[in-house]
Amino acid sequence: MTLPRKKVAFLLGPTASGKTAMACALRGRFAFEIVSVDSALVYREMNIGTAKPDAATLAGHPHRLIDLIDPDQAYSAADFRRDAMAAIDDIHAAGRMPLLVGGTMMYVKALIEGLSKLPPADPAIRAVIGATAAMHGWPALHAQLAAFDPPMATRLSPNDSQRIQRALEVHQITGVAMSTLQTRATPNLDTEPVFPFDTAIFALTPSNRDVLHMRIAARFDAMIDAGLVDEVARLRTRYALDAGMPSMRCVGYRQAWQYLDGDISLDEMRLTGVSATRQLAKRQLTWLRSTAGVTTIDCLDPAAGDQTAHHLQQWQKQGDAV
RNA sequence: GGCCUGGUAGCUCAGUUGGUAGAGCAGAGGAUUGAAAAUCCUUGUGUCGGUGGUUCAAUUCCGCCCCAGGCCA
Repeated sequence: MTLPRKKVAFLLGPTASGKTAMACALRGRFAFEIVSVDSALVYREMNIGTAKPDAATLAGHPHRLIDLIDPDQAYSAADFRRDAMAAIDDIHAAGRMPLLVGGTMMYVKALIEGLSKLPPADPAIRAVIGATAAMHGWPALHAQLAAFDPPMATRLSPNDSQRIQRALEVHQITGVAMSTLQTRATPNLDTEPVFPFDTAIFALTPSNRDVLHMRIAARFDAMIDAGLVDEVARLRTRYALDAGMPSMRCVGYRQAWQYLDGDISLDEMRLTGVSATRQLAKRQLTWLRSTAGVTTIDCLDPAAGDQTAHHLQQWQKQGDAV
């Protein structure tokens, strides 16, 4: 008989669903330590547009994996998996339970299911591929990819710049087709499972999408009032940023950048910013819908917090009984 | 009151030398392996302002009416 596995809880949801507030509230009833699962909160000095919890909240409810890098740097799903595993071990060692809170579903997937053994990104190689694409277009590179990795080329649209670039990059570094390297790190029963924890996943989803949309619009306006544009302007003077960097492609930052460049008006910035946030929420909901073993909670229900707490209690008892 | 310009998809508009129409944005659905708040794929029937006329056929041409904006009185 094996020992009961250690527990890890997830609180996931689309942007503006109230994840942070609920996570902090749950800490009043459980010995949780919060680990952020958010690809935008890792950036230092990007606070307004990312809806980062304010200093007072963070002081009372410390979040791990926030403020890790400067906006001119990049983070990845693999980085997240490494850091999250370390954080989880650390929290368990201290006798507490990790609560992973966020909306970056790919990070969740990478953490739970693992990643294939692939080389990390190489900025120099990406720059060359990008330059070639600028000259000949992505379909030409897609055709190139088809020559040595037909399965991957079949899966990818000729316009899927990001994945074509990645597949070419992996091939250049390893000399092997990405599709053959891409056997996901499935658990091997003889060795360590990919994610060896007893997990509970809660999804905060809205029963009414229109309400979430209104909330998103209101929050974006509040961000503008709070000085989103100034925040981006400040970042531009402090770091050597360009519009292609992951940090500046974040929702809100991309639009503020265009506004500062004079490409769009303040009104257009508002419209496109709200729309981009909605689309983000939509993609997050799609992920959640297709993820197995998720307990769904209506984030618009005033009793959502109590429901989640109840579920968590049941889940904790289950483990103690084993 | 007269003249001019418009009235076409939720929004901004294109178009049909007469054969009942299409882009962008918005919306919806779906992919998703080191940039994922990213990247990409699929998805458009709308009394073509109303009404009469010409015509085999009108959203398209003509008359009248309504609405919006502009100019002249």
